[in-house]
Amino acid sequence: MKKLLLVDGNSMLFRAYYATAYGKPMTSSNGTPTNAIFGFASMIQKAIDTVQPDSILVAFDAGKHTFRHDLYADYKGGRKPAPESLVPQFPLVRDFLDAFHIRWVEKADIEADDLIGTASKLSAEYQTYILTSDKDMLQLADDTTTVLLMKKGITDMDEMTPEKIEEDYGIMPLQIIDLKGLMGDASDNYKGIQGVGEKTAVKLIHEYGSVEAVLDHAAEIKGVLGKHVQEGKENAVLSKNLATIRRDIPLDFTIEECAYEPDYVSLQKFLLSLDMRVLAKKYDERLAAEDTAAIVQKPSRERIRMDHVPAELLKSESAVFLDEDRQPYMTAEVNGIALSFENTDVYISLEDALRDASLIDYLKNENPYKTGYDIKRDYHLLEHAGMHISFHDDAMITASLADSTLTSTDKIMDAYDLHTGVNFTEVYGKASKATLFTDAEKQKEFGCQSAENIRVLLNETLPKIHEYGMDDLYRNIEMPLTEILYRMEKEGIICNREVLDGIAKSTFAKITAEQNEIYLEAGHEFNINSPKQLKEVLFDELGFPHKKKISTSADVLEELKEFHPIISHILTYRKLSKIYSTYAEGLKKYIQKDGRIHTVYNQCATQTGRLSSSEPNLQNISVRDEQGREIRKAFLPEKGCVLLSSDYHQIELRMLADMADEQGLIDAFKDGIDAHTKTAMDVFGVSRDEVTPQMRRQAKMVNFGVVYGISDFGLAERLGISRKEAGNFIHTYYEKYPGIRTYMDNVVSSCEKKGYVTTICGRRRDIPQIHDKNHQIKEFGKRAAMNAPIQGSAADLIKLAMIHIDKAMKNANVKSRMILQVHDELIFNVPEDEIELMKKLVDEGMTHAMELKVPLTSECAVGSDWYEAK
DNA sequence: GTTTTCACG
DNA sequence: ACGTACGTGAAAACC
Repeated sequence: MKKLLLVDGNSMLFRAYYATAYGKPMTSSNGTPTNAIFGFASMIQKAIDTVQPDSILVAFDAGKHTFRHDLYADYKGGRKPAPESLVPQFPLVRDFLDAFHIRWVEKADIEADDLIGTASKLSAEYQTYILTSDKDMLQLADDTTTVLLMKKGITDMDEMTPEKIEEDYGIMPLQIIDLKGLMGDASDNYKGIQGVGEKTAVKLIHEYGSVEAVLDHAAEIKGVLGKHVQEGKENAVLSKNLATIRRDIPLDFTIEECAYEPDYVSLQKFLLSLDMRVLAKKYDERLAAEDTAAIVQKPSRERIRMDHVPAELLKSESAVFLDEDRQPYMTAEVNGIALSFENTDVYISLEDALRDASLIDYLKNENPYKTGYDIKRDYHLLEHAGMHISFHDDAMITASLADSTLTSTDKIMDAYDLHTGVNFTEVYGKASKATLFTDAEKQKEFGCQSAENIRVLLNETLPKIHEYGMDDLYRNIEMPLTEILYRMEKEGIICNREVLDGIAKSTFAKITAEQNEIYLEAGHEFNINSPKQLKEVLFDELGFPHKKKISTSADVLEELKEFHPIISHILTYRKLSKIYSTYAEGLKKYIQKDGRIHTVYNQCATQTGRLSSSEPNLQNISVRDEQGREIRKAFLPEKGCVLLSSDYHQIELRMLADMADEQGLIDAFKDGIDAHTKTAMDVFGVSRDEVTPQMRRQAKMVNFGVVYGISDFGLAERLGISRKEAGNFIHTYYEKYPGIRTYMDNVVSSCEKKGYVTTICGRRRDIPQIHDKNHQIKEFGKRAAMNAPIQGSAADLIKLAMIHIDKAMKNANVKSRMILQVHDELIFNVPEDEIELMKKLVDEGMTHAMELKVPLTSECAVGSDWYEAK
């Protein structure tokens, strides 16, 4: 159906004027104000982009450069005339439209809304959109007419259909007239009935249906209201008449004559004549787009919107894109499905898809193969939609396995130059839901192009998986894991709001106390959360010493503690603020209706192969700090169940011992000696009993350093010793563990040669920085090269463990559920009668996920909340 | 949108 | 001679 855009010129121009009147004055070089033109242009362009009209007509109140309803000047009361700087813009906006080649109309003694009312019923062949900021216009809404009601600002509008109007106001579009009749309209200065506002008016309309009916039954209405109705009869009838838009004005042109054929060249010329350079420049892109569209017009694939997918197509493989509203994970809904086949793309609305039995079968069956992108999200979406798709491949995973630097959809699409032409916002605006407002053509293009991108992406990346020897990793680890993560996300974890409330309350009180102390010590109030202000207070006003770089981070502050009591107050304030805003308050936002938090596990967000968790991140809930740890008391098992947590011991060091084949370290693990104590013995040259807690602490730092890609400077910093002393530590360490040194040297040189490193399961991390000519970046590359195989292999290990445990749980047919993963730790919801079984099963799964040269050990804990289960 | 800080492994 | 530990996500300030 063709589309017609009708613009209420006066109402829009006023809105445009006031929306832009408060910035710096906008004028041409000769002083003509242009702000309203700028606003008007933005608004109308936005409407054009959203509606994509075939014809446009702008209506003005004839010759009257003042508010509408001038005809009824008697009723206008104290209405102010148009502001001085708007007046010269009335003729200007008409020139603007002429330059744009957009038709406009005005007629003596006729108002713009009557012209629009008439134009809107001129042709039945058009879907009509009315752009206005006047609510009276809502009376024109019907099946083929939608009112685009401007909200605050210059680009936000509401799409008012009869349904939406009924939803918002509780009445039908035509009853808007009765509403206005009863309540009047202060801004248009007609009175209505005294004491009747929107609420009462809606009530009366519900009861009687119209102004006339209300007046007929005036005698029945009791009390003060009845009296007011009796007295206001005349006003009500008059107001209703004033609010009624006429639809019978003779017009001497047709809609076809209003065809929208923009002339950007003359428009730019006009804008430049008013020195509106920025706006003129915006049309460069449109001109260029027009040119390229005309010239390149690449022979596009067949893209069809259909309500039934023919059987012929359903014999072959496809890439599937779910066109959805991009709401948060658990609430998102599907609008339609796009399928990209070898030569054809199709788009089908969800509604039609659900009626298409052969399509449903096609999607459900394993064959032919279907490819998705982020299929874990698709599983959630389809669950809500009551559908299932059996995917064979996930192009998001193949893409990020093939190139580990591609840790987001943006990066992936950029890397393969896959774009959608039409973007999501253009299709759906801000609403994101499919409505009448949605442009079906754009929606189809967007969906089909997205599906095609998925198909292309898989074709580009799957061969690389094979070439790089990652088939096993992809098929037997990542793909099965996706399904497990989906179930973990769906299951969620119970989170008790009251516990968080309690912590928030008590923490807030403590924060206030700390804040007062800090203000007292500083001598004045300031925003402690602002590093900028805090720096001023500490280093300028209080004169604390600082190194080259001025930082207020905890480690720097820790050094200053002895100088002034304010420091520990700040540290406490910071700690409490973190607990308050990120955890106590922050987590509450994520508790869903089912009383649970459903985190999202991202399988492709890290360069090392670890998972990440978001919305919210449940992998960084406080544990080291006792007060922060209390947060874990809010996380609960189901009734009759406990939380079981199991974590690996020193998994990364064990992985390192295995991969470096360092006998000294392997023996230590085999003998069950504490790794940090062992390192302390070797580095300090003492016997086991002589290792002091201090020495063990330092040795622990050394071990961390080794895993992170050690440097003497970094170690010195952390241990608070000189760089030389740290260097000696490292030297001694390497002497005692020559295997580690050889291994690290090999990893770095191999990375320099190949540009990547790999894990125990063949996962590849690309490290382009290793070839950077910038020394700093290159050094970073080296450290990353040393760390990635260790961190990545540990990630491989726990992923395998998850798969083994999931399988074992299925075999044992337990009611227990795996619910969280925190890098080296798994958490389960376990019915009390399954505790012993699960302890065994989980321990077995974790410690035998791989056979290494060192034993793997894990520790189980059980509790009635996450705090206890640790 | 970027920076700083801090929570976790 | 260069500035440093590896990998994440969220909140608040600031631009």
